[in-house]
Parts: sequence; structure tokens; C-alpha cells
Amino acid sequence: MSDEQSLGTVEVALSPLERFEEYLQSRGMRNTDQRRMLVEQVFSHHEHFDADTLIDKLPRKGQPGHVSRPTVYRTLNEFVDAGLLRKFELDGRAVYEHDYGYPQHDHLYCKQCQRLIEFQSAELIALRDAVARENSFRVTSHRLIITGICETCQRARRRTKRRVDLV
Amino acid sequence: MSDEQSLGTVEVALSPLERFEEYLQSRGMRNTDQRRMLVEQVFSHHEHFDADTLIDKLPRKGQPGHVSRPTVYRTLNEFVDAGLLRKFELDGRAVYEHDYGYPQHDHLYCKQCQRLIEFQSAELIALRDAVARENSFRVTSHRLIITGICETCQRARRRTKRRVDLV
DNA sequence: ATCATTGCAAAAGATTTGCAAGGTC
DNA sequence: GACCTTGCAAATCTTTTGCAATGAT
Repeated sequence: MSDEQSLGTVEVALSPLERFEEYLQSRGMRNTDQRRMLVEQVFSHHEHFDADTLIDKLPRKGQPGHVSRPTVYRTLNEFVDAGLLRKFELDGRAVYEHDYGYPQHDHLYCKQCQRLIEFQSAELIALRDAVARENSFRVTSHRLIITGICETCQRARRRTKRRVDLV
Repeated sequence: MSDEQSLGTVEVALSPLERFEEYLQSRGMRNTDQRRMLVEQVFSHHEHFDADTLIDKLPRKGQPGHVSRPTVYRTLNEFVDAGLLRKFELDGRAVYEHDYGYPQHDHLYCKQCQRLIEFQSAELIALRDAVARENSFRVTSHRLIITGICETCQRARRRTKRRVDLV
């Protein structure tokens, strides 16, 4: 019953910004314009993104609200530490997704259009824990990525193939 | 059942070197000393490795059998194309493992000692295919990494903790 | 006032590439 | 001999870091 693009949210007491401010306070870190700007931008859409995509969405150098590249990287790491974001690697670069207030899930990755499709599976968690138990392994987390071709791209590909065959 | 370090091998007609030579021929590529050296080195041990580890095991610059860094990278990519190796990302760098003649498996990754422990799970494959079917997704491959602390490191940690507690 | 944070420029680490010289078919 | 491959140096890409100036508490 889960939609591909939105697996629903979990009840949370605080907004991401509030949660982050709490984190900053607890560590004696400061609540700056840049950090607020980035929380806002990052949590305004529920998509997977990388550092460059995020930087592209921010105001350019000189414009108000601009944040420098090093600060973006630094702050993304803070978001991960604070439990706001989860980070993983795809094709050699870091990809981020919402973690705070968002349920555990895994991904189908279309190597044609680079789209990530989310899915949830309780059986996967059970399987993971069973494997861990057999190996006396203490699980912290896991990451499953199923790579292939999504429905849309399969259709496009078939169409192209047919066209090519006819020529 | 399966040993952690060796999941057994699959019946294959050709040795990795023979298979690679076939691949080279079929593509009009050449059978060079460097390529032969690297096939030999890579398939002499069944361990996960990265480019640097491999380079460290090769003769140094000046010694016979030395292969330059760019050629190592180029050749590793060829091995992946040829189906000899599988490549994945771990902590931001590429890790390789035998693919040709070796059964499909997944990994437990100890973040303490960086060791990769292999396991096989038919249920995982079934689960993967079921999820793909539900999403009309055509699977090419998948990668599951379960991160945590291995048995050995758990023991070491407990010992350390106890020691610390006593001081 | 103190001390964290920012932005800049530069560094770092992993991997790739242009090109001339050398090797394979 | 044709042309693929190698090694070198340099480039690339992504991410990190040193440091002086700036800003938050």
C-alpha cells in the first residue's frame, strides 16, 4: 500500500528545524543564517539529492541567501550527525535523503534515468536480522539497492527498439 | 552450509585468464604483459580489494612485472566489462571482488575492522524479484550491505569496556 | 568579549585522460 | 605496417581543510 514517491511520515514532535536547533544547542554550536537556509531548502522537498543539486537550488554567489560550497558540505555532514539526513553512495558520489520523521526504506535504482524508487519491506528487515544473528553480527543499518530498468524506461526502450527494427 | 570466507565455486569451463583472452579477441583488443600480470595477481587470491591494495602487491616501478597506476585502473574496468570482477563502492572508494566462477552473494560490513563477511540468501533473491515485479522493474543486479559490528570486534569492545570500567 | 562559523583559496584523494613512444597482431 | 596499449604528466571530480575575517551568544 505504499506509494513509490511517498512512503508516508512518522509522528514527530519537532520540525526538522527545531530538531536541528536542539542539536546545535546541545553541542554549543551556533544557529546561523546559512544553517537555517539549508534546513529550509533541504526539507522543502522530499527528493534524493547530492551536494551539487542542492547548491544549484540555492541563490548564486552575491545573491542574498547564498551559501558557499564548503559550508554546504560541512552542513550536510552536520545534518547526518544530527540524524536529519541519511547519506549513501551512488555512482561514486554522495546522495542524501530525509531520515528524520521518515520511515526506513530501500531503493530500486534505474540505471537508465537514474531515478530512485523507494520501497518498504518488513521481510527484508527480518531477513537481515536473521542473517546477522547467524553470524553473531550486531546490525547498525543496511543498504539495499536493486539496479535495473524502471517501467517507464522499459517502455521507451521497447518503442525505440521497434522503431530501429523497422528501419 | 556456507563458510564465511569461501562460498564455494561454480563449475566453469575456462580459467579467468582464458575467459579474458576470449574477451580481448572478441573485441580486437591485445593480449599484453600487463593484462596477463593483472589477471594473475587478481585471481591468485579470493579477497576483496581496491586499486591501491592491488598496486601495492605488484612489483614497484622499475622492477619487472610493474604496471602503472593508470593501466591498473583501465584494466580493472576491463575486468568488470568482461564479467571477471564485480565493483562496488565502500566509504567512497571502489572495491572489487571476483565475479567469474563465483556465486552471487551479499555482505556484512564491520565498520570497526572494515572486514567484509559474505553470505548467500535465496530468500533475498526471491524478495528482490517480488519487489521488482510489484514495481514492473527489470532487475539487473542488486547490492545489499549490512553494516554493524562483527563478532570479533564485539568481543574486543566488551573487553575494553570492562577494563575501562575497572580503572 | 569570546569563540564558533564562514568564505576563500588551496589541498587532498581517487580516478581519468591526452599524447607520444612502444608493443602486438 | 596498422593501430592498440602503455606510461607519464596533467586534468578532473568531489570533498575537505587552513586561515583570516565575520558573526552569534
